[in-house]
Amino acid sequence: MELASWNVNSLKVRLPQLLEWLIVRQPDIVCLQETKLEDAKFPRLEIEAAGYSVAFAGQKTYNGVALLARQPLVDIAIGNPYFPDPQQRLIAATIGGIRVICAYVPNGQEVGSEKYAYKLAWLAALARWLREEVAEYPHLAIAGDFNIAPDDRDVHNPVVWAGKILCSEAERTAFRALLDCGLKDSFRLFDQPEKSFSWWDYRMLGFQKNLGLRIDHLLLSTPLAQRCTASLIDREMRKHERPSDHAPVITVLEP
DNA sequence: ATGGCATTGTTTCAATGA
Repeated sequence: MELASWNVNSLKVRLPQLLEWLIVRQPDIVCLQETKLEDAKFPRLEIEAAGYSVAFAGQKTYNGVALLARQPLVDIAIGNPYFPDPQQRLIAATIGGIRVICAYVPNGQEVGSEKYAYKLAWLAALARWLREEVAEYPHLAIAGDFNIAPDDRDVHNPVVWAGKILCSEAERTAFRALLDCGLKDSFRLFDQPEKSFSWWDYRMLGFQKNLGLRIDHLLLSTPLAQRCTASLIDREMRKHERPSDHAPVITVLEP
């Protein structure tokens, strides 16, 4: 079974691509970020018609997360109890015995900025909550746009990006703190091609030149990591007309 | 140091993203 995560950068714009991808790829569980839609405008019927149950938490213009699954979604929870936040960045549900959390981590804008402080506080609260969730749900996955490149090999030009937003030491430490809750980065369970990225800047022919970062991740609890047989990035989606700047990331779990 | 590109809405430019 396949678990996928994709920052769509506007579900309104990307809906036709999403529906085509659901039909072709048939992922079992999908985490979406940056839907940028109020709940009243969420395209529930179109996605249900493609064979998926949905849960979503959105807002106008920014942020917004959603969960799609072939099986029913139960015990849906929005947000982090330790970090009340008007920005819709977290939604969780239990799907076929797996607790799935969909996350859109703040961008942070610039190291040292107010938004950077918000990002680090948000991540600290996430770790606090995640530690409890992993204890409560041994079969847990958290997937989404983490807005952190965990390692220099996740950066096309580590020298240029050194210390910059998405790559700073405090952000990487915060990412390791998430792993320390008992999670594995599913992508690194396997040998992977060099220069594997999940996001490329729209500008300067970023994708064509593979000037990217790996900032979208699927983290698995130990029992799920043991079931994981593959992990990949679906670069084809970034080649579409009017693509999202992010490609979907996918992990495969044996039943 | 800035813009480069895409998306949104209090739109015809500013804010935000990464």
